[in-house]
Amino acid sequence: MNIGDVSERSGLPVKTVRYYDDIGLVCPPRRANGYRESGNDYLHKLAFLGRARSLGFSIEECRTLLSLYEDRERSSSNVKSIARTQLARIDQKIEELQALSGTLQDLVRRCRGDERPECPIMEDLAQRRASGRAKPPISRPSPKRDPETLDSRSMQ
Amino acid sequence: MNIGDVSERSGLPVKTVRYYDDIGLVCPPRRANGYRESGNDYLHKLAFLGRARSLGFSIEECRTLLSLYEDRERSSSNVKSIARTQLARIDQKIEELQALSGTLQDLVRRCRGDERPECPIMEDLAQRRASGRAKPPISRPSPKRDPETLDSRSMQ
DNA sequence: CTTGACCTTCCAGTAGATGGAAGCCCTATC
DNA sequence: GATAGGGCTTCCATCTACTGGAAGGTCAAG
Repeated sequence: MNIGDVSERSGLPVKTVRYYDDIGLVCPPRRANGYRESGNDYLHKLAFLGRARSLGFSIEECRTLLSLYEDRERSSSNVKSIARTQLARIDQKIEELQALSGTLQDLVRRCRGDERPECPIMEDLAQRRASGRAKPPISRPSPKRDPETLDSRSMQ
Repeated sequence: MNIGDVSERSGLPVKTVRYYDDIGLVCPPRRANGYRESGNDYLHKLAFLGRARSLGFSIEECRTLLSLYEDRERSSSNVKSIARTQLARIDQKIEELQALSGTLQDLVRRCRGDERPECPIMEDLAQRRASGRAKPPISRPSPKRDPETLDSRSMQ
Protein backbone atom coordinates (compact mmCIF):
# COMPACT_ATOMS: atom_id res chain seq x y z
CA MET A 1 0.00 0.00 0.00
CA ASN A 2 1.22 3.43 -0.92
CA ILE A 3 0.45 6.61 0.94
CA GLY A 4 -2.35 7.47 -1.48
CA ASP A 5 -4.16 4.27 -0.59
CA VAL A 6 -3.86 4.75 3.17
CA SER A 7 -5.03 8.28 2.72
CA GLU A 8 -8.15 7.13 0.95
CA ARG A 9 -8.83 4.29 3.32
CA SER A 10 -8.18 6.23 6.51
CA GLY A 11 -9.96 9.33 5.32
CA LEU A 12 -6.97 11.51 6.15
CA PRO A 13 -5.40 13.74 3.48
CA VAL A 14 -2.01 12.62 2.21
CA LYS A 15 -0.45 15.79 3.57
CA THR A 16 -1.80 15.01 7.01
CA VAL A 17 -0.51 11.46 6.93
CA ARG A 18 2.95 12.75 6.11
CA TYR A 19 2.60 15.41 8.77
CA TYR A 20 1.82 12.81 11.42
CA ASP A 21 4.93 10.96 10.33
CA ASP A 22 7.00 14.16 10.49
CA ILE A 23 5.99 14.89 14.05
CA GLY A 24 6.58 11.31 15.06
CA LEU A 25 2.98 10.47 15.79
CA VAL A 26 2.85 7.42 13.55
CA CYS A 27 5.87 6.42 11.54
CA PRO A 28 5.57 3.58 9.05
CA PRO A 29 8.63 1.65 7.87
CA ARG A 30 10.15 2.65 4.54
CA ARG A 31 10.80 0.61 1.46
CA ALA A 32 14.12 0.60 -0.38
CA ASN A 33 13.00 3.43 -2.63
CA GLY A 34 12.06 5.62 0.32
CA TYR A 35 8.34 5.10 -0.02
CA ARG A 36 6.31 4.56 3.13
CA GLU A 37 5.44 0.91 3.58
CA SER A 38 1.87 1.04 4.75
CA GLY A 39 0.47 -2.05 6.38
CA ASN A 40 -2.83 -2.65 8.09
CA ASP A 41 -1.46 -1.77 11.47
CA TYR A 42 -0.47 1.64 10.21
CA LEU A 43 -3.81 2.11 8.56
CA HIS A 44 -5.65 1.29 11.78
CA LYS A 45 -3.60 3.75 13.75
CA LEU A 46 -4.28 6.51 11.27
CA ALA A 47 -7.99 5.82 11.38
CA PHE A 48 -7.81 5.82 15.17
CA LEU A 49 -6.09 9.18 15.02
CA GLY A 50 -8.66 10.58 12.65
CA ARG A 51 -11.44 9.65 15.01
CA ALA A 52 -9.63 10.95 18.06
CA ARG A 53 -8.96 14.26 16.30
CA SER A 54 -12.56 14.47 15.22
CA LEU A 55 -13.52 14.24 18.90
CA GLY A 56 -11.34 17.26 19.49
CA PHE A 57 -8.36 15.63 21.16
CA SER A 58 -5.12 17.50 20.61
CA ILE A 59 -2.16 15.97 18.87
CA GLU A 60 -0.42 15.51 22.19
CA GLU A 61 -3.46 13.82 23.65
CA CYS A 62 -3.62 11.64 20.58
CA ARG A 63 -0.05 10.65 21.25
CA THR A 64 -1.04 9.53 24.71
CA LEU A 65 -4.20 7.82 23.51
CA LEU A 66 -2.19 6.02 20.88
CA SER A 67 0.23 4.67 23.45
CA LEU A 68 -2.71 3.56 25.58
CA TYR A 69 -4.23 2.05 22.45
CA GLU A 70 -1.14 -0.06 22.04
CA ASP A 71 -0.91 -0.93 25.70
CA ARG A 72 -2.91 -4.04 26.45
CA GLU A 73 -2.27 -3.53 30.16
CA ARG A 74 -3.60 0.03 30.25
CA SER A 75 -6.16 1.00 32.84
CA SER A 76 -9.34 2.55 31.60
CA SER A 77 -9.09 5.29 34.21
CA ASN A 78 -6.25 6.89 32.26
CA VAL A 79 -8.36 7.07 29.16
CA LYS A 80 -11.39 8.28 31.02
CA SER A 81 -9.43 11.08 32.61
CA ILE A 82 -8.27 12.40 29.24
CA ALA A 83 -11.79 12.19 27.87
CA ARG A 84 -13.16 14.04 30.88
CA THR A 85 -10.72 16.86 30.39
CA GLN A 86 -11.73 17.21 26.79
CA LEU A 87 -15.39 17.07 27.71
CA ALA A 88 -14.94 19.87 30.22
CA ARG A 89 -13.17 21.98 27.60
CA ILE A 90 -15.94 21.46 25.13
CA ASP A 91 -18.68 22.29 27.58
CA GLN A 92 -16.84 25.38 28.68
CA LYS A 93 -16.47 26.48 25.10
CA ILE A 94 -20.12 25.89 24.42
CA GLU A 95 -21.04 28.18 27.27
CA GLU A 96 -18.78 30.91 26.01
CA LEU A 97 -20.16 30.64 22.52
CA GLN A 98 -23.71 30.69 23.75
CA ALA A 99 -23.04 33.91 25.59
CA LEU A 100 -21.53 35.38 22.43
CA SER A 101 -24.42 34.18 20.37
CA GLY A 102 -26.88 35.76 22.74
CA THR A 103 -25.15 39.10 22.62
CA LEU A 104 -24.89 39.08 18.85
CA GLN A 105 -28.47 37.94 18.39
CA ASP A 106 -29.64 40.83 20.46
CA LEU A 107 -27.52 43.30 18.53
CA VAL A 108 -28.56 41.95 15.15
CA ARG A 109 -32.20 41.99 16.15
CA ARG A 110 -32.00 45.61 17.20
CA CYS A 111 -30.20 46.77 14.07
CA ARG A 112 -32.46 47.99 11.28
CA GLY A 113 -29.97 47.05 8.61
CA ASP A 114 -30.97 49.80 6.24
CA GLU A 115 -29.22 52.63 4.42
CA ARG A 116 -28.94 54.80 7.47
CA PRO A 117 -25.83 54.98 9.63
CA GLU A 118 -27.55 54.46 12.98
CA CYS A 119 -26.50 51.05 14.19
CA PRO A 120 -26.82 49.46 17.64
CA ILE A 121 -24.05 47.05 16.75
CA MET A 122 -21.61 49.85 16.15
CA GLU A 123 -22.77 51.72 19.20
CA ASP A 124 -22.17 48.64 21.25
CA LEU A 125 -18.69 48.15 19.87
CA ALA A 126 -17.94 51.79 20.46
CA GLN A 127 -19.04 51.80 24.07
CA ARG A 128 -19.71 48.45 25.61
CA ARG A 129 -17.65 47.46 28.56
CA ALA A 130 -15.63 44.54 27.39
CA SER A 131 -16.84 41.42 29.15
CA GLY A 132 -13.34 39.99 29.08
CA ARG A 133 -10.13 39.94 27.20
CA ALA A 134 -10.33 39.54 23.45
CA LYS A 135 -11.15 36.06 22.38
CA PRO A 136 -10.03 34.41 19.19
CA PRO A 137 -12.29 34.24 16.19
CA ILE A 138 -14.70 31.40 15.92
CA SER A 139 -15.08 28.75 13.31
CA ARG A 140 -13.88 30.83 10.45
CA PRO A 141 -14.54 29.51 6.95
CA SER A 142 -11.34 27.84 5.92
CA PRO A 143 -9.45 27.27 2.70
CA LYS A 144 -10.24 23.60 3.05
CA ARG A 145 -11.10 21.98 -0.21
CA ASP A 146 -13.33 19.38 1.34
CA PRO A 147 -16.93 20.39 0.61
CA GLU A 148 -18.55 17.66 2.68
CA THR A 149 -16.93 18.90 5.84
CA LEU A 150 -18.81 21.79 7.34
CA ASP A 151 -15.48 23.03 8.46
CA SER A 152 -14.49 24.26 11.81
CA ARG A 153 -10.92 25.12 11.18
CA SER A 154 -9.43 27.80 13.29
CA MET A 155 -11.50 27.79 16.31
CA GLN A 156 -8.03 28.60 17.40
CA MET B 1 0.41 58.72 26.55
CA ASN B 2 2.89 55.91 26.02
CA ILE B 3 2.06 52.47 24.82
CA GLY B 4 1.97 51.11 28.34
CA ASP B 5 -0.81 53.51 29.24
CA VAL B 6 -2.95 52.72 26.22
CA SER B 7 -2.43 49.07 26.92
CA GLU B 8 -3.71 49.47 30.43
CA ARG B 9 -6.62 51.69 29.46
CA SER B 10 -7.69 49.66 26.44
CA GLY B 11 -7.21 46.33 28.14
CA LEU B 12 -5.04 45.05 25.30
CA PRO B 13 -1.55 43.71 25.96
CA VAL B 14 1.30 45.93 24.80
CA LYS B 15 2.40 43.24 22.38
CA THR B 16 -1.02 43.18 20.82
CA VAL B 17 -1.15 46.94 20.42
CA ARG B 18 2.18 46.82 18.59
CA TYR B 19 0.96 43.90 16.54
CA TYR B 20 -2.12 45.82 15.41
CA ASP B 21 0.21 48.60 14.34
CA ASP B 22 2.46 46.16 12.49
CA ILE B 23 -0.37 44.73 10.44
CA GLY B 24 -1.71 48.19 9.70
CA LEU B 25 -4.90 47.84 11.67
CA VAL B 26 -4.42 50.96 13.76
CA CYS B 27 -1.29 53.05 13.36
CA PRO B 28 -0.69 55.93 15.75
CA PRO B 29 1.65 58.78 14.82
CA ARG B 30 5.18 58.66 16.16
CA ARG B 31 7.09 61.12 18.27
CA ALA B 32 10.58 62.32 17.42
CA ASN B 33 12.13 59.56 19.53
CA GLY B 34 10.19 56.87 17.70
CA TYR B 35 7.68 56.31 20.49
CA ARG B 36 4.05 55.89 19.54
CA GLU B 37 2.06 59.05 20.20
CA SER B 38 -1.13 57.73 21.67
CA GLY B 39 -4.09 60.05 21.74
CA ASN B 40 -7.67 59.48 22.73
CA ASP B 41 -8.72 58.64 19.22
CA TYR B 42 -6.18 55.85 19.10
CA LEU B 43 -7.25 54.62 22.48
CA HIS B 44 -10.89 54.48 21.42
CA LYS B 45 -10.07 52.52 18.31
CA LEU B 46 -8.07 50.00 20.29
CA ALA B 47 -10.90 49.58 22.76
CA PHE B 48 -13.28 49.16 19.83
CA LEU B 49 -11.02 46.48 18.43
CA GLY B 50 -10.80 44.70 21.74
CA ARG B 51 -14.56 44.50 21.96
CA ALA B 52 -14.97 43.42 18.36
CA ARG B 53 -12.37 40.70 18.86
CA SER B 54 -14.08 39.58 22.04
CA LEU B 55 -17.22 39.07 19.98
CA GLY B 56 -15.23 36.75 17.77
CA PHE B 57 -14.74 38.96 14.73
CA SER B 58 -11.59 38.17 12.79
CA ILE B 59 -8.85 40.71 12.27
CA GLU B 60 -10.00 41.23 8.69
CA GLU B 61 -13.55 41.77 9.82
CA CYS B 62 -12.27 44.19 12.43
CA ARG B 63 -10.53 46.08 9.67
CA THR B 64 -13.84 46.43 7.88
CA LEU B 65 -15.73 47.30 11.04
CA LEU B 66 -13.13 49.91 11.86
CA SER B 67 -13.55 51.56 8.49
CA LEU B 68 -17.30 51.52 8.99
CA TYR B 69 -16.73 52.90 12.47
CA GLU B 70 -14.93 55.85 10.94
CA ASP B 71 -17.45 56.29 8.16
CA ARG B 72 -20.22 58.63 9.22
CA GLU B 73 -22.09 57.80 6.01
CA ARG B 74 -22.04 54.05 6.47
CA SER B 75 -25.23 52.08 6.17
CA SER B 76 -26.16 49.85 9.06
CA SER B 77 -26.93 47.00 6.65
CA ASN B 78 -23.22 46.54 6.02
CA VAL B 79 -22.55 46.14 9.70
CA LYS B 80 -25.53 43.90 10.21
CA SER B 81 -24.41 41.61 7.44
CA ILE B 82 -21.01 41.09 9.03
CA ALA B 83 -22.59 40.46 12.39
CA ARG B 84 -25.01 37.95 10.89
CA THR B 85 -22.17 36.02 9.31
CA GLN B 86 -20.39 35.83 12.61
CA LEU B 87 -23.57 34.80 14.38
CA ALA B 88 -24.12 31.98 11.92
CA ARG B 89 -20.55 30.78 12.44
CA ILE B 90 -20.98 30.78 16.18
CA ASP B 91 -24.27 28.93 16.10
CA GLN B 92 -22.85 26.38 13.72
CA LYS B 93 -19.91 25.82 16.00
CA ILE B 94 -22.17 25.45 19.01
CA GLU B 95 -24.05 22.69 17.26
CA GLU B 96 -20.89 20.85 16.38
CA LEU B 97 -19.60 21.12 19.91
CA GLN B 98 -22.88 19.92 21.36
CA ALA B 99 -22.71 16.85 19.19
CA LEU B 100 -19.15 16.22 20.35
CA SER B 101 -20.13 16.75 23.94
CA GLY B 102 -22.96 14.28 23.62
CA THR B 103 -20.72 11.61 22.18
CA LEU B 104 -18.05 12.13 24.79
CA GLN B 105 -20.54 12.22 27.64
CA ASP B 106 -21.89 8.91 26.53
CA LEU B 107 -18.45 7.39 26.27
CA VAL B 108 -17.32 8.74 29.62
CA ARG B 109 -20.47 7.52 31.29
CA ARG B 110 -19.99 4.04 29.96
CA CYS B 111 -16.35 3.80 30.93
CA ARG B 112 -15.71 2.28 34.34
CA GLY B 113 -12.48 4.19 34.76
CA ASP B 114 -10.80 1.53 36.84
CA GLU B 115 -7.58 -0.50 36.71
CA ARG B 116 -8.83 -2.81 34.02
CA PRO B 117 -8.06 -2.33 30.36
CA GLU B 118 -11.60 -2.68 29.07
CA CYS B 119 -12.64 0.75 27.89
CA PRO B 120 -15.62 1.79 25.75
CA ILE B 121 -13.82 5.00 24.84
CA MET B 122 -10.93 3.11 23.34
CA GLU B 123 -13.22 0.67 21.65
CA ASP B 124 -15.04 3.55 20.08
CA LEU B 125 -11.85 5.15 18.84
CA ALA B 126 -10.69 1.84 17.50
CA GLN B 127 -13.84 1.09 15.56
CA ARG B 128 -16.29 3.90 15.24
CA ARG B 129 -17.07 5.09 11.78
CA ALA B 130 -15.74 8.60 11.61
CA SER B 131 -18.67 11.00 11.46
CA GLY B 132 -16.65 13.34 9.31
CA ARG B 133 -13.20 14.55 8.55
CA ALA B 134 -10.97 15.25 11.48
CA LYS B 135 -11.87 18.44 13.24
CA PRO B 136 -9.44 20.70 15.01
CA PRO B 137 -9.04 20.56 18.75
CA ILE B 138 -11.35 22.62 20.85
CA SER B 139 -10.65 25.29 23.33
CA ARG B 140 -7.32 23.94 24.42
CA PRO B 141 -5.73 25.42 27.54
CA SER B 142 -3.30 27.98 26.27
CA PRO B 143 0.00 29.45 27.37
CA LYS B 144 -1.84 32.66 28.10
CA ARG B 145 -0.70 34.31 31.24
CA ASP B 146 -3.99 36.00 31.92
CA PRO B 147 -5.65 34.09 34.75
CA GLU B 148 -8.91 36.04 34.69
CA THR B 149 -9.59 35.02 31.15
CA LEU B 150 -11.11 31.59 30.92
CA ASP B 151 -9.16 31.24 27.77
CA SER B 152 -10.33 29.99 24.54
CA ARG B 153 -7.25 30.27 22.49
CA SER B 154 -6.93 27.94 19.62
CA MET B 155 -10.42 27.03 18.88
CA GLN B 156 -8.62 27.04 15.64
C1' DC C 1 26.33 59.30 35.91
C1' DT C 2 24.06 55.30 36.79
C1' DT C 3 20.04 52.61 37.44
C1' DG C 4 15.94 50.81 35.99
C1' DA C 5 11.71 51.18 33.79
C1' DC C 6 10.16 52.12 29.71
C1' DC C 7 10.25 52.12 24.63
C1' DT C 8 11.89 50.35 19.92
C1' DT C 9 12.63 46.57 16.24
C1' DC C 10 13.34 42.01 14.77
C1' DC C 11 13.27 37.00 15.02
C1' DA C 12 11.23 32.78 16.50
C1' DG C 13 7.60 29.94 18.03
C1' DT C 14 2.70 28.33 18.94
C1' DA C 15 -1.26 24.30 16.56
C1' DG C 16 -2.24 21.73 12.89
C1' DA C 17 -2.09 21.44 9.04
C1' DT C 18 -1.97 22.96 3.82
C1' DG C 19 0.08 24.62 -0.73
C1' DG C 20 3.63 24.43 -3.82
C1' DA C 21 8.28 23.63 -5.84
C1' DA C 22 11.95 20.56 -7.17
C1' DG C 23 13.09 16.24 -8.01
C1' DC C 24 12.91 10.82 -7.75
C1' DC C 25 10.35 6.47 -9.01
C1' DC C 26 7.53 3.43 -11.59
C1' DT C 27 4.67 1.81 -15.17
C1' DA C 28 2.85 2.07 -19.77
C1' DT C 29 2.96 3.20 -24.26
C1' DC C 30 5.14 4.44 -28.63
C1' DG D 1 14.97 3.34 -25.50
C1' DA D 2 12.56 7.57 -24.86
C1' DT D 3 8.88 9.73 -22.95
C1' DA D 4 4.68 10.85 -20.56
C1' DG D 5 1.96 10.59 -16.56
C1' DG D 6 1.10 9.88 -12.06
C1' DG D 7 2.61 9.12 -7.47
C1' DC D 8 6.10 9.49 -4.27
C1' DT D 9 9.81 12.16 -1.67
C1' DT D 10 11.62 16.35 0.95
C1' DC D 11 11.72 21.06 2.13
C1' DC D 12 10.02 25.66 2.58
C1' DA D 13 6.32 28.94 3.04
C1' DT D 14 1.81 30.22 4.62
C1' DC D 15 -2.29 30.62 7.56
C1' DT D 16 -4.36 33.01 12.56
C1' DA D 17 -3.50 36.08 16.14
C1' DC D 18 -0.66 36.72 18.81
C1' DT D 19 3.36 35.91 22.47
C1' DG D 20 8.22 35.57 24.17
C1' DG D 21 12.64 37.14 24.12
C1' DA D 22 16.95 39.42 22.68
C1' DA D 23 19.46 43.60 21.61
C1' DG D 24 19.48 48.17 22.03
C1' DG D 25 17.67 53.27 22.41
C1' DT D 26 15.24 56.76 25.76
C1' DC D 27 13.97 58.99 29.78
C1' DA D 28 13.25 60.45 34.57
C1' DA D 29 14.84 59.87 39.26
C1' DG D 30 18.37 59.78 42.54
